[in-house]
Amino acid sequence: MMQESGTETKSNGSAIQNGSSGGNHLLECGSLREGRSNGEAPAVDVGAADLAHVQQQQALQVARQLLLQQQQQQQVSGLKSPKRNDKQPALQQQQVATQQLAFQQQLLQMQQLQQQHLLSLQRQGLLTIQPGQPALPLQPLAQGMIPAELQQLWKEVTSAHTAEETTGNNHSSLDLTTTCVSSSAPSKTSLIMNPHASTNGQLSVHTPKRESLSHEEHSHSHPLYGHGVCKWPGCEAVCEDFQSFLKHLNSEHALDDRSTAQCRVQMQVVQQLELQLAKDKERLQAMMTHLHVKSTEPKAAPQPLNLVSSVTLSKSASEASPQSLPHTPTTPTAPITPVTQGPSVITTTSMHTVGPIRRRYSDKYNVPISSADIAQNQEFYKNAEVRPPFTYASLIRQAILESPEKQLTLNEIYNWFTRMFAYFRRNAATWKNAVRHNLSLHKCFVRVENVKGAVWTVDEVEFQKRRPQKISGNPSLIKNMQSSHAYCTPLNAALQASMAENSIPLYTTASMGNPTLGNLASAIREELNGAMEHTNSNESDSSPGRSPMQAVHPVHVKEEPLDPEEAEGPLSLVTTANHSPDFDHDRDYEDEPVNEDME
DNA sequence: CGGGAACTAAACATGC
DNA sequence: AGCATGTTTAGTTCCC
Repeated sequence: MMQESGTETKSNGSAIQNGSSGGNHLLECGSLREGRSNGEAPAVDVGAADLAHVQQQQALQVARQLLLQQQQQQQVSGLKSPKRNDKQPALQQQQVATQQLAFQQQLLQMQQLQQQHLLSLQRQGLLTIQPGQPALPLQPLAQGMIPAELQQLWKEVTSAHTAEETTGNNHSSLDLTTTCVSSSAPSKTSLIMNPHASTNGQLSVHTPKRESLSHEEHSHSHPLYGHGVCKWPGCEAVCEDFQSFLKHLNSEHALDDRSTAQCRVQMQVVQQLELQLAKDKERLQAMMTHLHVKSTEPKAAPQPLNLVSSVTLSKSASEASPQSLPHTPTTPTAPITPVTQGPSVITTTSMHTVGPIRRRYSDKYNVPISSADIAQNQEFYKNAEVRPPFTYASLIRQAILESPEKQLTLNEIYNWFTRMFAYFRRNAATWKNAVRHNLSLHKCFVRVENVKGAVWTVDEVEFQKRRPQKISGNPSLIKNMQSSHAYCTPLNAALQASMAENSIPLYTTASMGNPTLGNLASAIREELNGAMEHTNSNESDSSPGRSPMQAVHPVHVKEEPLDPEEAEGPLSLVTTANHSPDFDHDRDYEDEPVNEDME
């Protein structure tokens, strides 16, 4: 009995788990897509967009190569393809073709690397591609660029052809332009990281956005020209105006051995940066994995920690290592990371509102979540040992209201807890005691003698009496929510901007279905609006909606470690009424005396 | 700073 | 006696 708690808490002492393997990847930065109204897995979009972008760029490269080949065929009689130029008497053409081939090979290698990276991310679950998924904000943009880019490509080719005719500098600008542009194309990230990735071509097909710009606009955004200086690596020649820059570019950085070598070097730089990026991403992933729960964790393994429930284990364990929870070791925007990954809030699809969320740490960092994320959240809390952000009372009430008879025995309440929340599959003595304590303490829980024993019901009137304190009509709570909103918005905006700029694939987890940041943002607005409405309207729980508080979700953007003493992650409610039938397999937890009389 | 709420821990009672 | 259930108290933390 009482020892139960002791043994449990102590056995869970070593809670922090360094999980680099496996499981669910909570790491995600969120998607830009907002307003997702369906319940599909929210994951992925940007990743898909990125991959799509890569594919588009590859297609473009192929197109370029085709055009090039055509051009070469026109220009060099007998030169069927770059690979067949060995017998050409024109040495220069040979060189050109060889260089082009080399470039193309390098480009292909880079693209393969990038693809491998993307695929690996995909395999890891960091990036999920959903075929047929509606276009995301970025995607339509990129896709829309295709014709424009092809057009631009055609212009490149033709203009290069013209230039060649006039200057006799043959393929130089053409080849380099196409190849280098292609090289930078697969990932805008590389472009951003390496603005020199483009070439000495006059046309800088830099980003889709820029591609859509007029030629003149291109000129002023040439990646190799800025602040009156040629930005060709190692050059820094001063150019009065853009025209002189172009002149300089074509004269000083035409296709020759030096430029070719420099371009190769630059490509390697890009490669290195991309590798570094991949490494950093991997590191970030490991960090997030470490800080978050992995649902695939073996039961016998020590309880994993996450930012949310990190300190939930037990008092003794927490006290033993008060600062056990690492900070979110990231950049200024870092607080987001946990946010996006953190368990999203669970709202309810069922008609019951969850009620007040837990206070303590949660409120401060709570952000509401959209009801569209329910399914994912439910799965999330079922698998992840994250403490839900709602109070015991709310959870108990939810359990009871979800039951067909609106009444449950204590043991059935226990079962509901363990069934719905992985978190409650541990430390049974603690939370069961808390459940009993709450049942007895709160007047809203009424014990009713039944034929088969005592059951617990909910006195809604009593329960509602408690709620106004929580949020309804409470300006401060609204204020909190707004502040949460305000907190998230800039982050989201920053992320969005960053992603829009860089097209950085975001980590998402399809398996867990965590809401993305974009979803979070939209959810925030949605729920905030709902909260306002809720506040304005006379609150009655008869409304199938949720209370604002319920909607509030903890975005665990804690900048400081959770107080281990608290050891309390948020409780939240998974309120989709459907009980997963596959739950039995994970019911033998520790001392979990779960009866088999599940409802 | 005080009050209220929530949580944890624990003691105790009761019935099977 | 052991266990599940139920009640109550105490201490702590957080928020308002």
